Amino acid sequence: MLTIDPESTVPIYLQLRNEIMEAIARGDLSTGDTLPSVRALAGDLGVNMHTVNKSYHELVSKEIIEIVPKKGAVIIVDEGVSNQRLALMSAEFRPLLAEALVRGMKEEELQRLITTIMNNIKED
Amino acid sequence: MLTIDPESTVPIYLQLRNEIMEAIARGDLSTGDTLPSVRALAGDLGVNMHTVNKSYHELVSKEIIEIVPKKGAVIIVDEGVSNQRLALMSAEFRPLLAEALVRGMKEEELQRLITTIMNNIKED
DNA sequence: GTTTTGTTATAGTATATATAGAACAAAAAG
DNA sequence: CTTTTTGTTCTATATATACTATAACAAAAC
Repeated sequence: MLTIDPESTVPIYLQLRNEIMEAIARGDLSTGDTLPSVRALAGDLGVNMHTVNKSYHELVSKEIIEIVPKKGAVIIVDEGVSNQRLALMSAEFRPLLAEALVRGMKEEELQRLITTIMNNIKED
Repeated sequence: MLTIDPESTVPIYLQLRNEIMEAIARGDLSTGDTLPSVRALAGDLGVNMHTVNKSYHELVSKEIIEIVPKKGAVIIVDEGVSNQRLALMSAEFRPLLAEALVRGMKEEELQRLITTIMNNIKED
């Protein structure tokens, strides 16, 4: 079930994008599955249609879903990460890892943290 | 040397914050060292004083520097990460790790990526 | 005593986030 | 075939964020 926190400082369209990604990571959604229509999901969540639409297009730009006109938003996760995609991901990881280094975290400590978070994602 | 990219989509105050954190991670700046005054750095970079000020306060909120009135911005990195700080970091890592999982990255693959990025930070 | 410091205040512009409502063409559903 | 649903596009509004500009202040540094 997708939910949002209106009080969060994280924009709604990013909250939604993140939740959908986690649902896929968990296996609750798989390649071929479709997301609800923008109007239906917006109605459920009590937010504007355009906000949901923006979430979906976030996922389109990440090549995680494909919006097939008049059919729906279909999940299209193909395994494997291109070098271009890896560069984008690295740019996002970089400031977080810099902070970890500043705080004196050792690589083992960080690897454990990563493992813990990944397990949390899978278990929620 | 601190620089900014005016074309970047990353806000200037975050670019600066990130660069300063990387300088500390690299060892170019250490506990006790002081950053230039907000006016001096703003002049060097060709940006507004308030933008640099915002960067510094980003680091204050992360407890990485301390602004001693009329003395300067002093680096105060004490090793060790509180549980509260760990929770904040986890919240930032989480969506990135979800995306990695969606793309089918295995934990080994991710650990290698993390190591690579950390080495890049240290070597720049 | 002059300069430099971080801070605070006001003001303006530009962009980002979110909402609202309307209209469109085409596919799906009845 | 007709109705409904679909994503898309457009206009409009409100609020928040990012950045700049300028001014003023009190206190430490010189």
